[in-house]
This record gives sequence, structure tokens and C-alpha cells, in this order.
Amino acid sequence: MIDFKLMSQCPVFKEIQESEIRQILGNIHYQIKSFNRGEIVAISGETVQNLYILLKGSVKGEMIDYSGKTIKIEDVEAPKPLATAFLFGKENKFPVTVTAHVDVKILSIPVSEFLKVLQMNTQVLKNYLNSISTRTQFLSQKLHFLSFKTIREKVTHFLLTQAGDKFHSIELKNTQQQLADLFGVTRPSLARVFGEMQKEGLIKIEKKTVILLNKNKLNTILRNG
Amino acid sequence: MIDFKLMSQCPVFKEIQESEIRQILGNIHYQIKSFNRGEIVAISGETVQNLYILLKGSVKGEMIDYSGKTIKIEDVEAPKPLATAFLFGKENKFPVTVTAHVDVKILSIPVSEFLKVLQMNTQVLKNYLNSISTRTQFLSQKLHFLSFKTIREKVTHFLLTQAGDKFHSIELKNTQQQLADLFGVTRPSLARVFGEMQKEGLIKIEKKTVILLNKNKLNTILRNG
DNA sequence: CTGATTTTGTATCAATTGTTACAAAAAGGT
DNA sequence: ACCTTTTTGTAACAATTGATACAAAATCAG
Repeated sequence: MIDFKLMSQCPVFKEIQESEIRQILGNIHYQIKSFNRGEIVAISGETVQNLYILLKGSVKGEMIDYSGKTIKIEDVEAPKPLATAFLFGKENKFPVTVTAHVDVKILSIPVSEFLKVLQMNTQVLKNYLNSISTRTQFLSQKLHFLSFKTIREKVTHFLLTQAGDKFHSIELKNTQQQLADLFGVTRPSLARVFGEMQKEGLIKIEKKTVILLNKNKLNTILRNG
Repeated sequence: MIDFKLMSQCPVFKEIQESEIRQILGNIHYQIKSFNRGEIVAISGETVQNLYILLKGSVKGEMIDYSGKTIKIEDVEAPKPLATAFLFGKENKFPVTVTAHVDVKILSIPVSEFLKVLQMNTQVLKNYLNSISTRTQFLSQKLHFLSFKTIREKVTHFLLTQAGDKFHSIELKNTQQQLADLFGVTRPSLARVFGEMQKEGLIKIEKKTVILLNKNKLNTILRNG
């Protein structure tokens, strides 16, 4: 019924023996649900009341555009869990609509039962906490990068990060257009900022090399804008 | 020693009687640390090995930039916990350097002991999971909002998401300031966009109710900018 | 109800970025 | 070298947002 060998590769059951997983599941209520290819597993906005773990197959998460079109967000394959960050918390609703890519089997554990598991088994508890926390940490970091408002700040952050503590020059491996896309700005706007910073004596650009002439002043840009 | 009444207002011990908190702490090892005003509580990059809960006073979190100078990130006051999202996970290190604002007392519970509490007490477990999850959801939402460039797009997305398929009006549960923070814009700028959209007949605002007058046009905003 | 506090609507001006366009410079292929 | 294509520098103008300020409206506490 359940491929316990596969399950031990699931983040939630990491570092746990097959026999122990068998025992854990023996002590709680759960369901195994099957979905045919193309069927909807969960609809965006629906309350998450169960921990879903893919036993077989893969699903895709899609956001439904307001015009009715869909945008693919991510794929999840067995034996990964679904929406672990949305099982608890204030907004415990599916952020995406989940559809079966192929025929799938899903282990469905009610929240109340999963709480029991967390309290019974320390390793599962650790795994789950690590899983959510790692995701939070990832998001925090990403948000930090996006927190720079002006193009000048983004450029400065990029240059200082690339250079690190030791170096005072950088070899650009991308065109201005590619950098502009990375920062989410237009190419002429980026070029303008490069030009201004060069005029002010902050940097010097020679072909593909950017020389940081005044690291101290560059640092203050990130502090004072 | 510990103000248990205050503790019951701590997110981790929410909905728990003072007597029960007393009992929980009686069963585990913990320390109470004191820091004088200005003293460093934790250094950025240091591994988080304890759950820190402020018992008295307040601390500030600061990031160290490239030149070694600091940028203030946030303040935390009693009886809140510190860095809950960094107690577990891959990068379980303090993201900021924490300094005592005034004389502070901090309850320090080792991770291993806190895990025991989580397994002993269902309410604490729920509280902690809710706490981390809510934060993750907050960050996810915030990131998603940042993908829309103009304020008008952000507002439109927010309104359409809140309304869903069925409804044509929304009860705002936040102030404009809170919404502005969520979108990462200033409050007057947000108010201006609300005003413009109202003039154009897209929406109608009555106190805390927003009526969507033309969902089709709102949809095109997200498609065509 | 009343006075204090918070929230909202609005205006003005500054700063930043986008848009569009065009020429100079660099890179690449033959 | 020569021609073509890509990349870069720059300018002028439009659009958007931020900063600041202030009064009206709403909410709250007593």
C-alpha cells in the first residue's frame, strides 16, 4: 500500500527507519487518496486541514490569473509534502490550485492527527520545524535583497557583494540588459545610474571591468539611501 | 523572579494559564540572563542554540554592513521571543546582532529543552507552529506583492484576491497605513491611488467597505498594466 | 456626549524611474 | 580590413512615487 522506503526520503520522515514510520502511521488515522491525471487535488483558497504527502506521481501548483489563465508556479514530486507552511498559522489556505500531473496517490493526515505524531516522535518534530524554518529563512533572505528600493542601492549592493572584502574590482559577466532584468529595471535607467556613479567618482568602468574607487562611500549608500 | 502574568501574553505561551506555565518551566532546565544597557546579547552569525524570551526591557537588532557599521533592523520588547524563525532550519544563525536597549532580563531555554516542552504541551506546540507559519505566510504574501510594480497593480491584486469569485465588496480589516506597509509604499501614495480608482469608477469606498464596480476593468489592469 | 487620538483625504513639490530615440562604441563574422 | 550586429552612452520628456504638511472625518476613552 505505502512504499515505506520512499517515505523515508520524505523531508518529514527523514532519518527515520522504515519500521518506525510504519509504527507511527499505525497509531494514527489517515487516508490514502487517489487522483487521476488532470484532476484537481486542492483549490486555491481552500483551507488546509490535512498534511498531504505525495506517495506516487507528481502534481503542479498553479495560480489562476484573473482572466482565467493559469500560471505555473511549481512542481512537486513524490515523496514530498504539499504546502507545509500553510498547515498552521493565520492564513492556512492553499496559496495555489494543485492539479495531478499524472495519476497520483496522496497520503492525507488530518492536522489533529499530525499534531499527535509531532508530540510522539521527536525526529518528525525536528524535521518539520527544520522544514518550515528553512523556508522562512530563504524567504527572509530573498526579501532582504528586494528591500533595496532605488537602482543605485541595488547596483551598490550587487557590486559590494560581488567584490567581497578583498577585491576592489569586478568583472561583469553580463550585459547591461541582463543586469537590468535581474534588478527589474530598464536598461537606460541602469546605464544612467552607472554613469552618475562614475561621474561622482564612486566607480570607474572600463569595458567589462568595474573598479570600486571608494568603498566607504558605497557603504554609506546602503545606509542612507 | 519570572512575571508569569506577563508571560501569558507571550506568543509562545498564549492561551495558557499562569499556573500551567509555572508547571511547564518547572519541568525543564532554563536560565535567566541579565544584560546591562548597551551590552551585546547575541552576535550576527552566532548559532541560535536557545529560545530567548524577553522578560524585561527591550532589545534592538542590527545588521553589520560591509564597512562594519550597523543598520538598525527592529526592536523587540518584553514578553516577545527572539529569532523564533532561526531556532531551527539550515541557517540557524542570528541574522542580526542583538543589543540591550535598556537593562534586560532574558529567559533562555536550550533547544533540546524547548523540544521537550513542544512534545509535552499541545498548546505550546500549536502556538509555536502558528507563530512560525504565520511569519512564513506573511513573507510569502509580501514577496508576491512585490512582484507587482505599480501601486495600482498591487491594490487591484489585493482587492480581487480578497473578493474572490463571488463577492463584489470587501471589508477592510486593516488601516491604510498597514496596507501601505504590506505593499511597501507610503500611506499618502496608497490613498492617492484609492482616490484615483474611485474617480475612474473602478471602485467605491464607504468607510471600511470597498465595492468593486467593474471587475472586468480591474482584471485588465493586471494584464496590461 | 465630549474631548483626545487615530485615520483618512488631499495638495504641493521633489526625486526617481520609465519611455523613446539616436549616435557612438564595441564585438563578431567573412 | 570591412560590414553587420550588438551593446553602450546619453538626452528629453512623461509617469510614478516619495516626502511633507494640514484639515476633515472617524474612532475611542471616559
